Amino acid sequence: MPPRLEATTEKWEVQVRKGVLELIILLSLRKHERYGYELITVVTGAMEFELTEGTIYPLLSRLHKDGLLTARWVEVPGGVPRKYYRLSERGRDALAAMKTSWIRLTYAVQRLMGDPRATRQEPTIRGSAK
Amino acid sequence: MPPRLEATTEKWEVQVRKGVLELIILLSLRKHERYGYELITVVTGAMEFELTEGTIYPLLSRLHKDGLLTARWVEVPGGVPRKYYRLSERGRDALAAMKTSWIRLTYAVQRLMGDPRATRQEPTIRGSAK
DNA sequence: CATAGTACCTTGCATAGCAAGGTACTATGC
DNA sequence: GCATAGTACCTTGCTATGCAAGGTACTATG
Repeated sequence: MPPRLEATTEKWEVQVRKGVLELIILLSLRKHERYGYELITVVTGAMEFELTEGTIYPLLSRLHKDGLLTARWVEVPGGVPRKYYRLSERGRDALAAMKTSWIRLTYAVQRLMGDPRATRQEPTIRGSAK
Repeated sequence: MPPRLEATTEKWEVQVRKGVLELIILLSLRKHERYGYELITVVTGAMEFELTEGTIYPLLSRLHKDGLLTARWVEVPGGVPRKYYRLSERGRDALAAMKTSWIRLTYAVQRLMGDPRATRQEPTIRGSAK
């Protein structure tokens, strides 16, 4: 028996998120530094899905390790210290590349959604093609 | 030492693809049935990335197992038989849900890309919030 | 008779979201 | 005084899935 349709769709949504989340985080850090916990509230507000700590902290660590982000600790009077992340030069380059790639992809998908015949192609009988 | 920027970006592109590919396949099967090998050429033509057999065959199997696709074997005179896949009712439902979800997501990302202040939010000093 | 094309498949690796659990501190309510 | 909830960081283990690589089998071409 196949799984519920909602389960299937939800699994798909997780996969999509997986790809886009990195872009979203870099975009969110374009203008000013932010800390992890803040990003959870910001992204959850901007997008319409939950972002949890188990997702954001490993992600930020990885982006930092890859050199896309720089980090600094900031003491908060009477509070838990925050780890602020900022886009590095390298991060800006990566973001630019991702934006281009993202736009190209969404454009192609849009074309597919709009006109199904846009990619129509006669199947070739095996062996008859050059 | 961090990896090359191209490596980082490419890894990201793989992740994004991972999510969208399922949508692309379902979209490609909207109007008529297709077989795996055909989908490779069609998708590679429509999108601008390579789609390999190691990706498409497991994916089609899964979609079939989940009940989104039906399959039938077609004998080809003087050729290797083809396994044609077609969207099921359930597949159409899933596609509709994915389209909605996809549009919402791309819209949100677009907003983020266009106006970085759209999601600006003053961080709260810990404990001072209600 | 080797090479390339069509067409199907599987195994194993790497990636990354996310649930769950952990730490530590502060503020609020009883 | 103590439980609860909020802020803020982190890790472990599970699961999903693209993709490289390898395999099968047939046909057409040089």
